[in-house]
Amino acid sequence: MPELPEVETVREGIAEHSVGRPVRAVRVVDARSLRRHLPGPAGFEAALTGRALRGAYRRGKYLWLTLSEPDGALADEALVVHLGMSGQLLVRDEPGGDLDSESGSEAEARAAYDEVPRHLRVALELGPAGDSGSTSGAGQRLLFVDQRIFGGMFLSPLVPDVPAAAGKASLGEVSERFLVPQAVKHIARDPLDEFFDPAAVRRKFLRTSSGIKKVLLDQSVISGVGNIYADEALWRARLHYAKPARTLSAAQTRDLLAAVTQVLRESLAAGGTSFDALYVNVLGESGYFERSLNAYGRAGEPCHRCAEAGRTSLIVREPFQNRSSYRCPHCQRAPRSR
DNA sequence: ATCTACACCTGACCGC
DNA sequence: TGCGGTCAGGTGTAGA
Repeated sequence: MPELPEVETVREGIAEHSVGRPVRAVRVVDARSLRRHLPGPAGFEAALTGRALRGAYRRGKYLWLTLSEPDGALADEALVVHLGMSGQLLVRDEPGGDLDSESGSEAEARAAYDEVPRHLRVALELGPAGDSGSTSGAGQRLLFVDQRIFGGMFLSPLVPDVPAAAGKASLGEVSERFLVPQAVKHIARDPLDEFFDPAAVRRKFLRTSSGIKKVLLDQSVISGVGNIYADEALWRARLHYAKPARTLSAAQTRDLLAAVTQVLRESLAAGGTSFDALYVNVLGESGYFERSLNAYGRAGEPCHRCAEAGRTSLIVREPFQNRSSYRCPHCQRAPRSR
């Protein structure tokens, strides 16, 4: 399930392999992946073809690519990608002449390039990076693959979003890093954002009667956290998911936000969490953070912290908002009342 | 305004 | 073998 570390891993892959390349053609295999692009598949193809991928950005679980016009100017709309539950972006480099003999024949490389993933929904045909008019050089395919079609791609106009902490920049001189797609503007800055504002999060905690996990999952309060990392952060902070957010002390809030930040960072360093083939990086490789999980998916297994203390308590799985929550019954006690 | 419920989706798995 | 039910769960929106 792509959450912040998985999306950031994908963003880094796109930045490394695809940024700078012109879009030669777009192939829409399943229009449902463009549900949020109101002009439809034909409008999507027309908007992208001839523009080049310029920069790769992310906020929370949203990823977007800025675009360059043929004359090099920044386009006024960006390509937004959300991976949903099962989305992937895969980079396939066109087999070139510089294949080393170790990696097999050109025919094998060509076959791998031509192989179509089962749930391919949209394919961008990219040219070589650099001079966008060139027709020679190694091309690439950027594939949007999505089994369940909860994710999607669409174009959204860029609007200014300058954080107060950045000082006042006049609208005319807003740099690309202070532009955000209109469709992403309601998403709060995530804990890995340099302008993440813990005090603003605390104020929102105090204004709601909801349980803390529900609030952690609210992308307009703090973004990038999904079910897995919410459970992991709550385990680290020894908090029960139902504890009302407004009852957290300043210290508990600080510790919880530190735990969220830490677990996201650690997972990113491991390349994300992969339970199955549904989450992979742009090269199709799995992350290995799953082995570091303390709560999520560990029902019936011993709590690591309790085991350390010479105590045996087993992680429990409980229904929570039409999904599951995992916690240690000893470390994460239910709140007194409600 | 704030919150809840549901729709959107496919595939793996389970009990009968 | 097949078939219906359940689960996985992020997001946007309709409705309360």
